[in-house]
Amino acid sequence: MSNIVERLRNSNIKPSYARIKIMEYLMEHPVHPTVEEIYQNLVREIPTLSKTTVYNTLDLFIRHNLARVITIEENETRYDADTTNHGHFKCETCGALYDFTVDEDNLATRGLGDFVVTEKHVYFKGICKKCLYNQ
Amino acid sequence: MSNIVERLRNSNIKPSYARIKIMEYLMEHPVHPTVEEIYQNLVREIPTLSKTTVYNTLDLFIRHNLARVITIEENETRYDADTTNHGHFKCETCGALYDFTVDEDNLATRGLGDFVVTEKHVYFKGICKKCLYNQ
DNA sequence: ATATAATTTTGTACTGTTTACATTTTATAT
DNA sequence: ATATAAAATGTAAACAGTACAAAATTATAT
Repeated sequence: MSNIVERLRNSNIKPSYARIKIMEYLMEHPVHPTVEEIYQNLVREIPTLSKTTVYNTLDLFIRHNLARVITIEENETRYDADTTNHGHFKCETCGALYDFTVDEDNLATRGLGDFVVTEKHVYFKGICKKCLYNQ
Repeated sequence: MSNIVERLRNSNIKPSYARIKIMEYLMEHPVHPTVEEIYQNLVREIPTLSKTTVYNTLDLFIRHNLARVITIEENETRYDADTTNHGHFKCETCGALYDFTVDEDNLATRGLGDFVVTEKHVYFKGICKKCLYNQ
């Protein structure tokens, strides 16, 4: 809890209750939740919470690099409080999302000569272990 | 034109006029157009075209691996007829999308032991050459 | 402590993309 | 020519996300 307050303060974000709770939820549920998931779970604890606040707060986090958007899903945007380099795997059978380690720094590319790269994203799709064996 | 008919036939897709034209548009405009762009441009030539047909046809292409979805944009889905491995770069200043060559096969990963990977996607964000120099 | 200002949160209405589905049109085969 | 299957169309609806103004909360100054 207090480390979350620290995290927010370090980014010059006033640690309001909603902001703390949303960041806490993101960090404790690293399954890349959607706005809907975050809202439905937190509204139990914060009955006055509005979905707009969740959107606003997540946008705030992203502008301050405390969270990232994951665009692996076509319809719904997902959020991730882990801003270090890592890849995402989506199982097309069960829909689950997994993190994996990827060496993005040594990724060989051609055709980006003078471009400034600020974000690198890697995502795979396929079938996860569970779906391969458990049925 | 006839090579497009071939492409469709090879995937057991009946080459109707709309399908040929949509595939042709995708191949001649490798800027990863949206449904809206494809529709607005083709409806001039095919006045009876409906947006639903564009959606249906693109879904059909994707199911037959003749096109890919690019999920680099948050709001609108983009489509790409080039299904070979390559990365996408989005300029956050001008919004343009660029292709680049990426060695996806030799991408070092950890944590995907027994997973079957069917698709690998790499996309970067940053500032393109034009935006860096031309202003 | 109180008033004032600034910030945060909320709710409603709206926008725009995508889907569902029934109808119409077009192609294919008998 | 007629029946059957496939493709295309149009409308309505679903749904995520945004705009914005009002309300509530928090901070600041007197």
